Amino acid sequence: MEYNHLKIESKWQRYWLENKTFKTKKDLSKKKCYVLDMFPYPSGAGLHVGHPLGYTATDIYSRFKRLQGFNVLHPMGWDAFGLPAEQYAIKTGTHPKITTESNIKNFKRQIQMLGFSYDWDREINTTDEKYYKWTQWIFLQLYKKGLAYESEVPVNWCPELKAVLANEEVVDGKSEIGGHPVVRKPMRQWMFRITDYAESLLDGLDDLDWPESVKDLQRNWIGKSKGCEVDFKIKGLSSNITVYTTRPDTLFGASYVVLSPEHPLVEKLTLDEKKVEVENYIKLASTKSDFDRGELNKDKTGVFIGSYAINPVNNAEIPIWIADYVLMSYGTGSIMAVPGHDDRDFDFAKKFELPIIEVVEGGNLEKAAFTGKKGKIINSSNEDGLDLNQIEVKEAIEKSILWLESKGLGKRRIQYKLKDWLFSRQRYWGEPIPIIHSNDQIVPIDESELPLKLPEVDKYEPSETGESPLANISEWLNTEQGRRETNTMPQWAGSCWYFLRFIDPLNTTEAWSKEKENYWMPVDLYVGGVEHAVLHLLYSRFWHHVLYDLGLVSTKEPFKKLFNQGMIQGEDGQKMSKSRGNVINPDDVVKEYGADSFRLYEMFMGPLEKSKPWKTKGLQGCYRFLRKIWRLFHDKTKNIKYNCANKETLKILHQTIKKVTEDFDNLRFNTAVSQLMIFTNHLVTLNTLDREVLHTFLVLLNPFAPHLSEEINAKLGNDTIASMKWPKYDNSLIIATTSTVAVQFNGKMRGTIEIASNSEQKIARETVMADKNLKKFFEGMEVIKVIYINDKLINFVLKQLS
RNA sequence: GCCGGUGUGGCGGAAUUGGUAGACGCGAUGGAUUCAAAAUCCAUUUCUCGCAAGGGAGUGGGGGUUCGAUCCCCUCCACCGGUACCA
Repeated sequence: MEYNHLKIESKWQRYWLENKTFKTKKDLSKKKCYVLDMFPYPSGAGLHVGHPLGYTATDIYSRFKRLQGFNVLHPMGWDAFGLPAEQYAIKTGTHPKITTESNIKNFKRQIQMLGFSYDWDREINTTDEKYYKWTQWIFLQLYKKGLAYESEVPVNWCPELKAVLANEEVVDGKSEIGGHPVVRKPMRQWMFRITDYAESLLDGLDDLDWPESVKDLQRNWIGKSKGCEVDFKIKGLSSNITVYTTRPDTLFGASYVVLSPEHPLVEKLTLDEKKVEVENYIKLASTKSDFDRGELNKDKTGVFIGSYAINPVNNAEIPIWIADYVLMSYGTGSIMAVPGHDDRDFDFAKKFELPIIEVVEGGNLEKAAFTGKKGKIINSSNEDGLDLNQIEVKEAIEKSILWLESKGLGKRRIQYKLKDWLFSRQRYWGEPIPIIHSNDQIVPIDESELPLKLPEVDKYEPSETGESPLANISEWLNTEQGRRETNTMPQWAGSCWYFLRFIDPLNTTEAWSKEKENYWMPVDLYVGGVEHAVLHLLYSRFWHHVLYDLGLVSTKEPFKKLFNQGMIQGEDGQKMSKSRGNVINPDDVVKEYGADSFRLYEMFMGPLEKSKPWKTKGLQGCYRFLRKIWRLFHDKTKNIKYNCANKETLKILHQTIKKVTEDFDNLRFNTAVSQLMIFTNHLVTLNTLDREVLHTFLVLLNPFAPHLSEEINAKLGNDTIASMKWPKYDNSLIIATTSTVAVQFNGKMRGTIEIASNSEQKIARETVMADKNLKKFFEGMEVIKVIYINDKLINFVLKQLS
């Protein structure tokens, strides 16, 4: 009888759907396990074989945990707002809802054909008004807490897409989608004060079971630095320039001050004779995109504006420049330049022939700035009680801050790179922001009026003003109270809290029930791509921290354990892409080899977190393995009986239970597959098979190959594996009676001996002495030392007999 | 530049975290079965010297610690990812 994967797989998939086999249990007294995938954006292209890698891993883990008796929450949904459907609408006039629906249908079909055990009764869709009602509700909670505000911000305007892009959507000065040019344009925007939560977000990382690399990425993104503000008086004026520095110890080395071209004091401090030059420079800087200003153009430019600042530590008069290497968006938008100990200031000083003063020992200022933080301070004392000479940098920083504070010249400050989150998009296909503008007043709409539904429009192009298409619908736009907000939310919004809705997806009176939230949160295992290491994971953590502070959720952090699956490359080792023509379509794979082979192969390829190329030959190997199992159970020459397992079989069985259980717990699926192969290879050599052993084997195989294992299991006359218990191993059956012990002389492998397990060193030593191949190594030698590791190794350290 | 990661046979990858390097799979070679093929089964397969018995080398390179290093330390190299004038 042939292994017909198509028939078997559709049979069991139908069975699972009809019987709701994987429906989450209502029983909140059982121990729980929340296993979550990063839900996909349902694109028109459908899945390629890379997508289901993480889904397969979580499916195996979920099935494993269910068999272990956990109440498992394993849901799937759709992050369906987003630009592609909107662009398609602009091009073809097709409503994004239609596109989205059909894409979801295709995604769902593909996901279901792989036999994943999602609880489909909890499926959610971020574009569903029953869902985004609560996204809007959360927005209002954040607004009421004072975390949402309006601001006129220069944004990334893409004339081609007629849309404002977020920084992360701009790559190398061009739109990430389509590669169109992007320019700066100021526009009214909604912002979130995520910076208020910088410290909280940083702190929360420490205890998370996340890859260190992802935590580091977030730490770098938040970019905490410690330093102080220093006030520089301006010669002949009463105003001050406040700079931010992390190196107040180098104040005596400050030889000029630089303002960002956008700095508010520039106009006031520019002397008349410098006006033209300065204005030209400012104009030039403003037309440059961020990209030109930073990435490509590391050549320093700048203009002396004519005024002088006074160095507070030594009253030196130092020139004030403007230069675009100083960013208005960081610190105070102005710096004290210490060319001796900062690379950028050094370059600038060299170019414009400004003085370079050495204040930390250890470098060669002829060649480069010395930026090291180990060294003694020199040339740094004044008559006002500050003497840093011969003090180490670290201590000098502390001492100078204390001095500045005591003199009222500066104060300690912590600075973050993290900026407030631009939370509005001038687009149609997103959640409307539930706000009305009433005579310059911002009025949040009443919670009882939610959801604020996305209205139908005729045209999907943004309005003439660059506002979203919503600005064109006057009957929607104008209310008795005033004009509606036309901005919509960015795609991140829906994914910021979807894991909370999965807990209670049908609740119509609240976003989630407190009781259920308390039971299910946090997410025990969250699997997805590294590309979300910062944005999605930072934004959703931010919302969650706020919800926690509002008492709406019971845990501060939403995701206890995070795991990033690797990428699957094409057979050529390159990234899978249409243009390279190396895309493998899961539909074809499943049709030819079946979902079980597909799942098994994706897990067998290598460690889950690593990137690795797809090899059809490798897939065929897994297919062969499954067919071997199928044949094992259909081989007429083999007898299947009760109580006939031999010692060897039981030993390998229990080794396999142990290995697979431990590997599953650690998400090491590739080695679990190997172990199942080893066990299968052993079973194939037997003529008589034990029913119980076979049944246990099928339970172990089930998470990888659920269809095949259920089918064979049913043929053996057993109840469905989904109702079984995960086996436990018996260590006494694993321990061998004899051991192979490695024999080394001076650390070199020379052979092995077989002795009873747990033998004493004396026995091992005598066995080696008696071994005809090994005893010769003792000739003419003296044993100095013997290292003996029980059941593993004996090493003789020898010396020539003199 | 900075941060992070990786480097093991022809290939994907194992190795209980300091104790027999190369499990398992792919590929390859030889054989069985077949009219033939597919499928299946058996054997070999790190490199190298040797007919063999046996040697020697070997986990990116170099050095170190140790009886013993893929694993720990130092240093260099290559590739991948992130980030970038953040004061």
